[in-house]
This record gives sequence, C-alpha cells and structure tokens, in this order.
Amino acid sequence: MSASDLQANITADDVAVLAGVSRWTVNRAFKNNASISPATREKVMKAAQTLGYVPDLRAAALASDRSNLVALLVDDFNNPHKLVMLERLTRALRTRGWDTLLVNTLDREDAGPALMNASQRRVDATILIGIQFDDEVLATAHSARRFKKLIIFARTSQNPDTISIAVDDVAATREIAQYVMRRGYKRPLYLAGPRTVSAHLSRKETFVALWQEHTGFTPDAVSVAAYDPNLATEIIDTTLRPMAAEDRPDIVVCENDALAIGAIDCIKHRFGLKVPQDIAVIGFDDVPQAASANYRLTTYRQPISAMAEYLVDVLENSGTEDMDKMFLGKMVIRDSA
Amino acid sequence: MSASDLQANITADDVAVLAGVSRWTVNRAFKNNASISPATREKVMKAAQTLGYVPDLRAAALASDRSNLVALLVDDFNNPHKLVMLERLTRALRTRGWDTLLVNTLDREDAGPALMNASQRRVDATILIGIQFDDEVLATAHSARRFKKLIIFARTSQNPDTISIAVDDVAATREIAQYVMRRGYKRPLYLAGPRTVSAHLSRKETFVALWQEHTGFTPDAVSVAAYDPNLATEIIDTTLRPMAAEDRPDIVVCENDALAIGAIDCIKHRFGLKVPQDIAVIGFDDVPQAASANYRLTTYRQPISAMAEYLVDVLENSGTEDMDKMFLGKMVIRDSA
DNA sequence: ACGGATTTTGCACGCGCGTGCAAGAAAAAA
DNA sequence: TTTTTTCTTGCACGCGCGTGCAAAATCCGT
Repeated sequence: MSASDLQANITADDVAVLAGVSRWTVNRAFKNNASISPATREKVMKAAQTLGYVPDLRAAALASDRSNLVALLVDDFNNPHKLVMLERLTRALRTRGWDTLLVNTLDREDAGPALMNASQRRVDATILIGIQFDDEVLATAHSARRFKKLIIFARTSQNPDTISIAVDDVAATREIAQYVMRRGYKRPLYLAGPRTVSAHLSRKETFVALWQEHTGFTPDAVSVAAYDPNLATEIIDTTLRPMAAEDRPDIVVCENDALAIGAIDCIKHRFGLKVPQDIAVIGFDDVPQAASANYRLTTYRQPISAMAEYLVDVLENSGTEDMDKMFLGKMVIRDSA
Repeated sequence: MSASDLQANITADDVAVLAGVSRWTVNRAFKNNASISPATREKVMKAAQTLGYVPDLRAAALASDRSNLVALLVDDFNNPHKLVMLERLTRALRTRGWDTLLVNTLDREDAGPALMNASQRRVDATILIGIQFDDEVLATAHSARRFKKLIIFARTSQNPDTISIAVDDVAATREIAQYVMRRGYKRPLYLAGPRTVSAHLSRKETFVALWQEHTGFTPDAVSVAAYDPNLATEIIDTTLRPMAAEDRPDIVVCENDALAIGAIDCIKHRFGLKVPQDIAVIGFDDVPQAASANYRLTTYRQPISAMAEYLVDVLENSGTEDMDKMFLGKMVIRDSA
C-alpha cells in the first residue's frame, strides 16, 4: 500500500473543493493563456500540489479533439541518422508542447497497420520518416483513414495529400556532382539505397543524369535493400572484387552516410586500399560518426533542426496553403573525397 | 475539400446504424476476445470499412483507465546503443499491442517535467532508459505523481518503488575482468561514463575492486560526462598525451561501446598506435558498429530483445510480486582485445 | 463613492467508449 | 417438440475535461 492509493484518481473536482473554486477554474489554472487571476491560479496550484493532481490529457484530447500528439512512424533503424532525426524532432516537438508517439514500422506489410495505429490514437499529425511508405500505401492510407496531417520528413514526395519537408535533393546532388567533377574524379560509382518511391528526381537519378550531361558517360550504380552499413560493405565487396585494379571506380558517391561508412570500411579493410587516395567516398547527412577521425567523411549536411522547427510551424499553423518546403543544406568537406 | 470531411468524426454509432446493430456490438467487433458471432463481426467490419471507422483509443483509455500506452523517457541520444534499444523495445511493445510515447529528456532539469508529461498522458507505465534519472528525481517522481509502473531499463536501480530490468553488471564485469587478466594485460585504464546514480555496484566500481583483489593494484580510471564517442576520444587524448610510452595502459576497459569506439579512434588516429597490439580496447553492449571491420570490438552483449520481452511480460502481469530481473549477457570476442 | 469598462468565474452539454449485468437468441439436450 | 444450457446482444452510467457564453467580481477615473 503506497501513499499513492489513498485515492485512486484525483480529478480537477477534488482540487476544486480543496481550493474553494469551481472545477473549470482548476483546469484554467493549468492552461497557458487562460483568463485567470494570478492569485486564484496560485491557490489552485497549491491545492493541486498537495493532492498530486495533474490534468488528464486523454480527457482533454477527447473533449477538444486536439491531442497535441503526433505519431512518428519509423523504420530503417540501422541508419544512424535516424537517431539524429529522432533527437531533433522530439526536441523541437517537446520544447513547443507536442508529444510524440513512436511507431516502429516493423516490416513492409506493417505500414498499413502502423498508420492505422496512429489513426486510432487520433493524433494531430502523422510524420513519416521511414522508407517503407510508397505511394500506394500513402494513397490507401489517406483514403481509408482520417489523417489531419500526413507529413513526410526528410524525403520528398509528390503525393498531393501529403506535406513534404525535405532537403532539395536536386540542388544538393548538383552540388555534390559539381564537387566530384571539380576534383577531377572520372569513374564514379553511385551507391544507392532501396527504391521504394517512384522518384524521378531521386538523388541517384539526378546524379546519373548530371554526370551523363557533363561527361557523356553513364556512371555505374548499385543499390542495397536498406540503409545499413553492413549491406553497403557487402555490395561494395562484391562489386569491386571481380574488377581489375584499373577498372575500379575512383570515387563512390553514396546516397547517405550510412552507406558511405560501410563503403569506407570495405575499401579500407577488405581491400586494404586508402581513402581517398585509391578510392574516394562521399556521403550525405553528416551523421556524428562522419566527423570521427576514422572516417573524416566528406558529405552534405541536412539542416535537420531547421526542418524540425518548420515541422512544428506546420503543426501550429492550421491554414490550408501549401506547406511543402524544400531546404538547402551545405557540403561539409573533410578528407574522404 | 477532401473525401474525408464528408463527416467530421465517424463514431461507433454511425457504424452501428449502417450495420443494423447496437453501438456496443460495433466496439465488440474490434475487441480481440469479445463474445461476438463471426457473422455479425464481419457485418460490422464491412460497415466500418465503408465508413472508414477506427475505434477511438482516447475514449477507450478514458473509460477503461487502461491505455496500452507506455512512456519511454530517453536522453543520451549520442550513444548509438540507444537506437538499438529503441528498436527492440518498440518492436516488442508494438508486436504485443502496446504503443510508445517517446519523451526526449532534454536536459538534467527536464527530468521532472518529462515524468510529469508521461503522467498527464496517463500511461500504463513509464520506462526510463536515460541516465539523467538519479534517485532523488525518482523519489520525488514517485511521491508527487501517480505512476502505475516505473521501469528502469538496462540499468540497475536500488529504488524500491521501481522495477529494474537490466544485465547483471557484477557478473558481466567479473567476466570481463577475468578475460582481461587471462589475456595477460597488466595496466588497465577504466573509461567510465557519467555517474548519476549512487551505484556501489556499478561496472567501474566492480572492475576496480576485482582488479585490486586479484593484483593488489588499483587501476586508473577516468570518466566523461556523457556516453559520447567524441568525448571519449578527447579524454583518452588528454589522458595519454602526457604519458611516457611505457607508462601507457595496455588496455582500455570501457563502460560501453560508445566510449570504446571513441577510444579506438583516438588511439589509432591521434596517436598512430595499433589496436590491440599497442593498446587493446574492450567495450560493453555490442552495438552494430562494434562488428564492423573498422573496430572488431571485443565486448559484452546485452540480451536486449529478451529484456524487452520481459518488460512486456511485466506490463501484462499486474501481480504485485517483485519484478526486478537481472539478465546474463555474453562476451563477444573479436580483435580489439 | 459611483457608473461603466474590464477581468474573472461558473456552468450545461457533449466528446466516444467500457463495464457488468440482464434480456434475448441460438444451440444442445431431453 | 420442449427444456436447458450456452452464446450473443443491448443498455445505463460514468470516465475527466473543453467550449462558449452569461453572471459575478474587480477595476478605473471622476
């Protein structure tokens, strides 16, 4: 019998009688911009303190149809960049009064159920930062369930029912491609991740097109099923293994840092080659690891914090104007390319 | 005007009239072990489908005082092991019908508000996988707010109001210490993280005690303010820099892999030394990175999945018996020590 | 101290579903 | 067919708070 079960559930009514006010005044005391006199608020807060009362956000959400809750659907937990995104998003959200429901999209078939899950909690918005949400899933999601807002974070989407907050992949890839050319690399290999969205303007497609346009040659490209360093290591291995030394790429351009890190590991430890002298590597995201002495990865930094802040702007703004937004990041030149 | 605002909120009543049953039957159709005939369930589900109805879990939680929601309070996002824990926990929880509220404990002062946050959502349990929850915070938390369950995951805690699910640090550290001795290392340096809990049986204390007991010597130990590879790199640098080569440790025993990885980076790239030939390194956790060709880290693997499953067992079991549990992991011998 | 302007407080009703039991329907037994 | 037994279905009440407005209290200048 701990002290807490003297009374099972302390409600605003209990606080009201103790403070000598009405229940509504109690709840007002906990609202930010409510019209309440400082004196009564203090009185109420003191009473709440002694009773250990905290407002019940379930009931508030039910009554107001506004939960201040967003669902964050995530897969691709092998990508270290996810941890960065999770931190920045939850920080921006929480700082500005929003809570986060983290939904692990277990596998490809789970995308629908995961969306359903969010819907059942009546969240104010659903944020997708995974890769397993193709257009088909989004379409059915939007028709079958009710989503107040469906936000794709850090990935562009041409779906009209969706708000996309992402880096301008075309501009970013152009900057990368120009850098690669300027540094005189001749035989790039593009290492891409899974292709779930019918993206005509993906990083890979953009890079390949730019390279063709400027050199006349079509660069090689390979892709893996997930943004997982280990998979990157394996595919670089099987790609380079049969090649004569002179046929090898002089740079591996990676869709993101997770792949770049795996590529570097492979180049250095499986082939005993030097980065960037033998084969250079370039990434995307600028994960914390990229700065480590081990990788010194040249990459492109996404402004995740700014994007997260904008996301909360979108949540707080219920206007109906187009809220898609593209951000510009910046290249971070280190030693790997 | 999207199709979804034909009717603002579709409730079980709407489905009921369409299906020709009562509202309660509708909700029963969505419950797992409800007594309902297959025929009517199908009829209800079909009606729900055409209306796009999904049960409202807010209302369900309010009415039943059971939310199937847990709060996960996390800080220490620099530690890559957090991503593993997040994945395993959310997977185990979601697979067995639990949702997760992810609360980013922004800083030391935020521990209280973060707990309050969870309390306001009336979660069925609060899980702490951060480091900023000392005994004081826990004590006030438990007295001031109502928590049905307060679970400390992957860290031992002697707090009686708390359920601790963790690896047996003493047994694990003993195994590590024995390994270090058996391999003939003579001058270990212990690299520890922040000391937030008044832990007499922490990994560091245990290692130091064991080493003293078996060799008579007290090993050096340093600690950093967070489980962050970059901090580990810096402190190893400042620790080794003034040392003569022959005074250097022959092995760095780290409280976890995040620190071990930073230590290896420093040893290899700041000092140009070889791991393990010049200085060996041993970690704890077995993060994915530890297996990479770059680190080949010898470490101790925590059975996170089993611990996560046990956590859900605890949630589903409302018995009052003591639910603390210690797990045994296993050493993973690679090349770093 | 007084009248009007302003701030502060109180309240009826509803948000959507769970609980536990009783009535009704169907199935099994006689 | 009738009587039990078992399975299905319906319902009154409450979970704790928000909304929007009206009543009450407080304030200001004169």
